[in-house]
Amino acid sequence: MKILIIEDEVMLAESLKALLETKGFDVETVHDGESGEEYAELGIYDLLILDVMMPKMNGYDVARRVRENRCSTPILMLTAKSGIEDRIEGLNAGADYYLTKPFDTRELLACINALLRRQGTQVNELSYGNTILDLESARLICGEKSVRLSSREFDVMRFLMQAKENHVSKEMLLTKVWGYDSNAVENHVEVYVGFLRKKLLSIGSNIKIEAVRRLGYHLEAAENNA
Amino acid sequence: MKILIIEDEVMLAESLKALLETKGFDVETVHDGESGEEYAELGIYDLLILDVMMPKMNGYDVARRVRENRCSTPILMLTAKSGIEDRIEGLNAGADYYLTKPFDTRELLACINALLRRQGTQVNELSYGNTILDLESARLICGEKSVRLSSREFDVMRFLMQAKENHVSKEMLLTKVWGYDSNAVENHVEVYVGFLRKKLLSIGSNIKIEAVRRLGYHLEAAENNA
DNA sequence: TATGATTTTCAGCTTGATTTCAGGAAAAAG
DNA sequence: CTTTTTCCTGAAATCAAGCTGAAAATCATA
Repeated sequence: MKILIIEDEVMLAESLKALLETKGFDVETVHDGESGEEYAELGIYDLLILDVMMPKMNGYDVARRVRENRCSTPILMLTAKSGIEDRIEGLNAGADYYLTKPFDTRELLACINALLRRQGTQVNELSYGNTILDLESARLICGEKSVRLSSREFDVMRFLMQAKENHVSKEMLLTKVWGYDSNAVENHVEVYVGFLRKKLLSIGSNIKIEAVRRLGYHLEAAENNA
Repeated sequence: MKILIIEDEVMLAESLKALLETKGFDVETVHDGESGEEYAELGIYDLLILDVMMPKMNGYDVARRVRENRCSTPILMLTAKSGIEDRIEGLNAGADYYLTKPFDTRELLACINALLRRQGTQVNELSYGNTILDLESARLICGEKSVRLSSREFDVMRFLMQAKENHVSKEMLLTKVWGYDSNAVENHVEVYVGFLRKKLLSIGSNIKIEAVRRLGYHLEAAENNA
């Protein structure tokens, strides 16, 4: 999920970027209106976050130009101007939402989700290392490649990805995945970890499922060295 | 352009209606949450204007229910509550924009335009891949060829086309198409998917209805290769 | 009511998912 | 170094989800 931040206050831009990256977004920043327009029109972003007061070209003009060039990426306009006239100008210029600074970060995130939801691009995944587990389609994704997981494989992988580098015991997996009263044995877990390792390898993931004797399993992202 | 206003203060609802009608919109009003949901789910509106504080069911719940029922009409939430928590709840419930009363009518109009602009034009058909589902005539159309769908076939196809590549579970289809209390079983869905596949094939559609074990079905547009 | 269309039922089939098992490899204990 | 424990793995067996064709039941409409 790619987001472009167009904001001349570098500090604010960077802290926003950091915030959004913790939520799993892929964020880029630019610091003036002109290059903002240029980047935006690449059409590769799922959302633009646009400040109004900027050198070279203000946010309203950027929005207008972007829309004139038939680029329909959703725009979240961000500004200190809270007057009604400004809000109207922003919306008429082509923005989809208008937030005034200072804003609550949770409100910002809710807006972003609303805009992305409307676009049809939902955020519904876990990630670790260079790999994503799509919770909707039960797929492991790494770059271009992906594999489907069976339902048991998926359940096991989900627990591991939620725990990240914390270890998950086989007993835990047996009760959570196979169920409290199933007669599954530890070898089931071992077999499924084997399946998962094979699939991770097949898509070029850098995730390793490490076994720690007596404690269970945990994930580790391998260094990417040539 | 049809707009539904869900607002319990009758005076406000009517004056809003008058305002919007002067701008050429076709407006209807209802005055409580329950009937609001009912009307909204007819799917004939281009925009919902939704008050939060209402008898029977509040605006958040209406939004949630409407979204749960796969109705994607844009929602403009209108309320006296100006707290950030409220805004967040509104957006997370499925609203697309949140305006606090009192609001400037020009701002309201700007919002409405922004939402409708994003929505694009009227849809009385759904399309996926090289194929169109005409919602009026219940026909699948692909180039010159087309077939009529029976009413059950149509309902199933509509859900699949709305979900596109996202999964639709058999259970979901059973409750939404056959009804909550029907005694239909999963094999019904399987049989109907079979019918649809045959019809898709007969008109040369490139849509595949893929089954994914335990998750349900989803669409996929086949590569067009010679 | 008769006719054709639609929907439901059902049994057997195909294929993918899960379990079982036996033997090998690696770490820990003695 | 040897034994014990734990983990890994490939192959075979079993199980269950989803598919299909045909027939029966139901519905809609002339």
